[in-house]
Amino acid sequence: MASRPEVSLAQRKRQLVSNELTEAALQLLALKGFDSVTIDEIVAAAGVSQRTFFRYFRSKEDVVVQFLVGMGVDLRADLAARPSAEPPSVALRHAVWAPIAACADHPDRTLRVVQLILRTPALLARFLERQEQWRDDLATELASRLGLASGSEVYPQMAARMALAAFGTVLQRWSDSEGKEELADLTDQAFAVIVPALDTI
Amino acid sequence: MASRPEVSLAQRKRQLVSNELTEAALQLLALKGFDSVTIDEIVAAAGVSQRTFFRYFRSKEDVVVQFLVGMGVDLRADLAARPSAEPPSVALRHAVWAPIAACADHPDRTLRVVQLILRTPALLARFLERQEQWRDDLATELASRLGLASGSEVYPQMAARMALAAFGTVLQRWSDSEGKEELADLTDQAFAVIVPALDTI
DNA sequence: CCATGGGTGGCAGCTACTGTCAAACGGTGC
DNA sequence: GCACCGTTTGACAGTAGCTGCCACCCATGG
Repeated sequence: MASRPEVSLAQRKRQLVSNELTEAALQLLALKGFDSVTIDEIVAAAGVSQRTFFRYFRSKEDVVVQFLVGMGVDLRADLAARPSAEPPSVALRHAVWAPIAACADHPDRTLRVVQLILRTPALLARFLERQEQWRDDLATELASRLGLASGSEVYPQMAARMALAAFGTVLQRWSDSEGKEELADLTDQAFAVIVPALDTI
Repeated sequence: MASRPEVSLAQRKRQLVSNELTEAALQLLALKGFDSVTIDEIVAAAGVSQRTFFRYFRSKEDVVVQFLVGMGVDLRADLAARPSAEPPSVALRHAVWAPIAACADHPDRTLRVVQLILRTPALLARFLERQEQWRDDLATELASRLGLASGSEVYPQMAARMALAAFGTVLQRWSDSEGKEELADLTDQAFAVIVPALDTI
């Protein structure tokens, strides 16, 4: 993932604090529920001040949801990297697989986070808001791929939304099955439904 | 919409306060932006106390977004009312048209609200969260319609998500076009994309 | 006439979040 | 070693969203 770092020591320190904060937060939130945990508890567990917390995360929700930003840029990059001859269904399927594969790498941990998000209204709201950014990126990438003006056609918008619909369905079914269902199978099933629409341009 | 009222005077009084509050809020919010308006300003304009505001709306976002609840129940009811022989694409198209038609009834006012929602992250987040409820309702309704167990199959989930994808795309394009595009046309275009997927069961 | 219940306002309190400032830290040149 | 400087941090005060609580008003009904 991380290419050649050449990271200044300061940057690594920042990363360290950020990790400490997310770890402390996730543990507490999974234990007591989102609403019952205060920022003060989180920062006490991480050993920093409240002010520092808000220098790293814009909100209490962000500490859970921020990792999605990185996945969003990956998503778009993966779509852009696909050969342009590839039909949209295949290209999108590969692009969407990237964030899902990231879940499959640390299944236990990720499952807890996903369940926390899907079952906490405030987190779900922020999660969906972040996906709007993904959708926008996917749509413009798709449009340029097909040589269309970005906003003028319905297809790129709808295709992006359908891909994210698949993504959401996979996460939800994975979460509901307590991680027992295979992410790859779920992804196949979800994409099987939308392929006829994606490839009918 | 409202059947035979038989509304007690008390209920009508409640409705009156609620309307006063939403009117005051929408006017101020459209004027100054969501973040720059405080609850105190809204309640001052409506002539009630802050405490009363929170008896009518759970949050500052809710005063803009709450009307969606009613549209959600209509949505499901309209789908349930469709003849069971009708293919999913047609039934869903009719169901989704209900909330869109509600927009078409008061285009100017609704356009301002839609734009406010789509351009304010906090409102967008709550808006999407509300749609999750719609999705759930649509999915279970579709499942029972097709005689499937509610959570076991992918199709109802995906079909519901695709219908809402169409809904979202219509609103977004309508908003971006400043209301110039016809809602009926936009709906047709959006559904044209997903029909091949919806009717391939 | 009083009793009862729903709606209301005011207040005190919690929590998320922000602006500001001074202190601490880490690296750089002398 | 020491002064200089940018970055990071913590403490404090302040704002705003939101809630619990209680006293109060007022319409209805006995």
